[in-house]
Amino acid sequence: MSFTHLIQSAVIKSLEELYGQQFSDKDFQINETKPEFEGDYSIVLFALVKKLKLSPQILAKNIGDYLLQYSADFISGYNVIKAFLNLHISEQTLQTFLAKNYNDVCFGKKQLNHKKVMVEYSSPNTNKPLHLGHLRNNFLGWSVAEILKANGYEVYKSSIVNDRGIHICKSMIAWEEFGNGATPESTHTKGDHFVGDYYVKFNDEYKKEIKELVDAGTPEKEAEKEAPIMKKTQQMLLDWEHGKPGLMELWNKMNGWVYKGFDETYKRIGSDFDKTFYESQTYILGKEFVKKGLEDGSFYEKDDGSVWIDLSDVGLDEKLLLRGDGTSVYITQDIGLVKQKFEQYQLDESLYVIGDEQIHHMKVLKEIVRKLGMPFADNILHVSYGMVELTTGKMKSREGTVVDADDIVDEMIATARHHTEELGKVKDFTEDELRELYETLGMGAMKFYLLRVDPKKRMVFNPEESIDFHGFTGPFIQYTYARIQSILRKIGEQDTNDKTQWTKEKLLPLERQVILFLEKYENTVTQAAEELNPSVIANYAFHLAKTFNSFYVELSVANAESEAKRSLRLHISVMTATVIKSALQLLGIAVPERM
RNA sequence: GGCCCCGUAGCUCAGUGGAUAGAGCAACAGCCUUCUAAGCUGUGGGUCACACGUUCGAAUCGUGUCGGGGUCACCA
Repeated sequence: MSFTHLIQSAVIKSLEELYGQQFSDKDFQINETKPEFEGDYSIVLFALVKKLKLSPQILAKNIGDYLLQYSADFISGYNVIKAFLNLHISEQTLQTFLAKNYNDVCFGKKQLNHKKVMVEYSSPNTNKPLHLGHLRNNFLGWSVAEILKANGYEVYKSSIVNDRGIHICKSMIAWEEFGNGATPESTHTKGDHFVGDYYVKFNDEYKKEIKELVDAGTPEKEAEKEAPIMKKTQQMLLDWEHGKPGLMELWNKMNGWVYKGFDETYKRIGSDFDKTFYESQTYILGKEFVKKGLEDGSFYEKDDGSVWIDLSDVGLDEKLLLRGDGTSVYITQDIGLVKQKFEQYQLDESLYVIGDEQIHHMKVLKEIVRKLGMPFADNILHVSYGMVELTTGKMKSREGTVVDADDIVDEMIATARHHTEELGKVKDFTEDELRELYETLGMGAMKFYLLRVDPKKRMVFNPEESIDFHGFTGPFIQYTYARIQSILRKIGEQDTNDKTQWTKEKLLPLERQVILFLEKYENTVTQAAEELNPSVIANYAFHLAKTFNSFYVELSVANAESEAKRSLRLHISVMTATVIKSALQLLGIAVPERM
């Protein structure tokens, strides 16, 4: 039970004893006491004052006295300002908390709750390499999954690879037309970049053809449809769905190149999946559902053979599910996959980490699922996040104005190297240790930068300014951890087992502050899971590191005036390191032993 | 136009019903014989977009306005 919970129940009990009335946690608020007032936690009494028709002073005094009498081991004092009852947590409570948890690597983690959740994230298209926006998705999805695990869920990470569709055909057409048999190997290009280049080439060519047609007098709308290269692409999609020989080999070959490139990137950024689905398989399932829906009247067919669903009764439009030529669209495969996921994995919830430009799409998917009579429509959750934009505007892969994921990761690692060399603290590191350190710091900076912001807000990235390594950053937190490891190396851990001495020491304000902060970690992990929001953890980790650094400078272990004090500070340090490590782990950020 | 999201210090962001609204960056002033200065301490910097309402109390809740973005595709 957390401190706030303990206070809650103690106050409820005191009210019951004093006034013979039942109250709940909603009848009063417990806040952390602001630094300018004395105390640790404050009870806001306005609502109670109203209900009980007592003056705040009297009410506060009554509750305060009661707590002092019956919860003396936990509450050691109180004061009243206006209608705020400020409580002091007893030293004994703080020290017992520290003694109990300082070495618990599972601190903050909850027991299994026997609920199964799938987190679908990443879900790349196989026609272009990953960019900065995908990184936000990958980090967010991975982190949400880990946060849920820490809260007792059984989690499956999954990805649906969009390996079919008109966009893939565009790359294939361009490669056939302009590739002259080139391969990633022959051009020394990473596979996903290689294929992505042909996607850009397609769009260049497409634009050229449209312009030619428009110049010859064709209206623009028509030109977009009639451009020869687009016609070829549409034919190719049709041929693909019919499994045309030769075409499948080309498709497999090009996808193979892309997967190889993706694997490299995933390995580097730490994305992993328990299950990978392929759209080329799920779209068939989707088509079957469409057929079924057509038979039972949920869907209807138009004159050209296209299949639609009418969602106007739930405030949405009609939606195309299958094209007139029988080929499937984006949502078709989603319909196929929903049921498979829930049934195969016995899921309680299915999360989709997808950008907020697809909020509408997910809403439509949910309604379709409901209309098809599947029972789990309400257990589909969209974890949406805002776009990452550049100072120069939006990233457009078709126009090649993107911050490439591989490039930015390289850049971050190079920056980490630059900073480290400038500081010159790592002269005794081996080559391998240095490489690992740069990787840890570079990825730490990158991940923290993308996770520290509330996911639902869009964020602007300025490619001119490299990501900072000072202040509210991953490396600052990593640095704090490395400092603590340094203490342990120097002073040794021999006295970390002796709690008997230091539990008698009086706590100084900074010591209290750090311990109280550490105690908040469990609640933070819960909150992050409820909100599906890793930035809650990121902000916590930063403030913990910040609080600890003040403590570190002011109250050094080396300068402790007694053995017991030294031991106490060592224990606080050890627990801080444990919590930092476990918080950063939830963000996918590793921690260096030295830096 | 309908629906959805956002608007807090020069910049990037916390804070979502409580006390005098907080961090980081940038600026300025201090602090390295000491367990790591990727750090610490201090100073300056605010009409919480605006208006009205609900409330003992509003950055936080409601309504409206303005500004930015998204979406309403036989693109994915």
